[in-house]
Amino acid sequence: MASHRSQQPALSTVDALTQLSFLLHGRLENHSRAADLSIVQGRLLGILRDRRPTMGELTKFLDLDKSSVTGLVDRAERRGLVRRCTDDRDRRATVVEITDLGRDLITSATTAYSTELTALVAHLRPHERDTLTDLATRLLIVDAQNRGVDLFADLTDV
Amino acid sequence: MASHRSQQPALSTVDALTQLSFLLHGRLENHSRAADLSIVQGRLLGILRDRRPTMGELTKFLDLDKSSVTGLVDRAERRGLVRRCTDDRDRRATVVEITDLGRDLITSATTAYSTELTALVAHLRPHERDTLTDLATRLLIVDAQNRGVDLFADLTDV
DNA sequence: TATTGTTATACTCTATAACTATA
DNA sequence: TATAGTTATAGAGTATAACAATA
Repeated sequence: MASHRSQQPALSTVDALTQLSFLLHGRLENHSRAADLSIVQGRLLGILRDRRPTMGELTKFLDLDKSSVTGLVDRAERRGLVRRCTDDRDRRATVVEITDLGRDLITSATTAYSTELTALVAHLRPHERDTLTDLATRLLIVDAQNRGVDLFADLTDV
Repeated sequence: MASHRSQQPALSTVDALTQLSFLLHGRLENHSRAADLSIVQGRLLGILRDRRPTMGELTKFLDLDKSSVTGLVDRAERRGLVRRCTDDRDRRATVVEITDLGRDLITSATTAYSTELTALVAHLRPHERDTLTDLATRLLIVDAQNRGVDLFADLTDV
C-alpha cells in the first residue's frame, strides 16, 4: 500500500525542497493574482493586517530600499488598499495602515491559498504531516539562529 | 536530547512550508544575484544547460508569454549568456543555446546554492533528511498528477 | 490561413542619487 | 547635521496587441 514509485529516479533533498519551494511560490502568486495582487503587494498587506508601521519600519519588514517602498505604497494607495497618515510625534514620519478593501483582498487571497495547500498536504497521513511540519520548522529555527533572530518574533504572515 | 522548543507556538503545516519556501527562494535569489543573474535568468540558463529549445518551447518551460521570452533572451544574449540560432527545418523558428559564459555562471550559482542548502539540511539526522525528502517528493508527485504531467519528465533543474 | 517570433507599448518592481522637510 | 520620506531616473520583468516572415 505504500510505494508505487521505486522505478522513479530519486530527488536529492535539496532538489525536492527547491521544487516544492517553486510549487508553493507559484501557488501564492496565482492566488495573489486572482485577488489582483502581486506577491509583494500581498506581503505588504499581510504585514499591515496587524500592524501600523511607518515607512521606515516597512523597509525593514520588506527588506527593500525606501524608494521602493514609496512606490509600492503609492500604487497600493492609488488603488485604495492602504492609506498614509501623519505621525503626530514625529512630523517627518508617515504611518501606513490598511483599508477595509485591502483587508478583504488579502483575506481572500490567503484563504484561497491556504485552502489549496491544505488540500495538497491532506494527501499525507496525519502523522506524516506532523513529521513534515516538525522537520520544516526545525530548518526554519536553524536558519533563524544562523541569522541571529527569533523565528517567532516577527512572523510577517504570508 | 530532542526538543528545546516546546515553549514556542507551533506553526501549521501550511505556514511552515510557506516560510520554508520563502527561505529557499530568498537563498536562490541571493546566489543568483552573486552570479549577476536574476531568478528567471537562472531558470533560463538551467533549462538551457541540457537542452536546445526553440523560443516556443521556452515559453512552455518558463510559462511566460512569448513576448516576455523574447525580452528575456534579448537581455541574456546582449550579455553573451545565450545565442540564437536559426532552425534549418523550420525557418520561422529560432533555437536558443547556452554559451560557455552562461554555463559558467549558472554552474557557479547552483553550486553555491546547493552547498548552502546542503549545510542547512545537515542539521537534520540522515534518516530525518530521507523522510523529509520522501514527503516533499510525494507532494510534488501529487501536484504533478493533479496537473496531469509527469514530475520526472521535464525537471527543469533549479 | 495558421504558426513562429518580434516590436510597440504600458505597468509593476527594484535600486541609486539627489532632494525636501523635520529633528 | 542626521533622519524620514519623496522624486527623478533607469533597468528588469511581465503582458497585450499588432505585425512580419514562413509554413
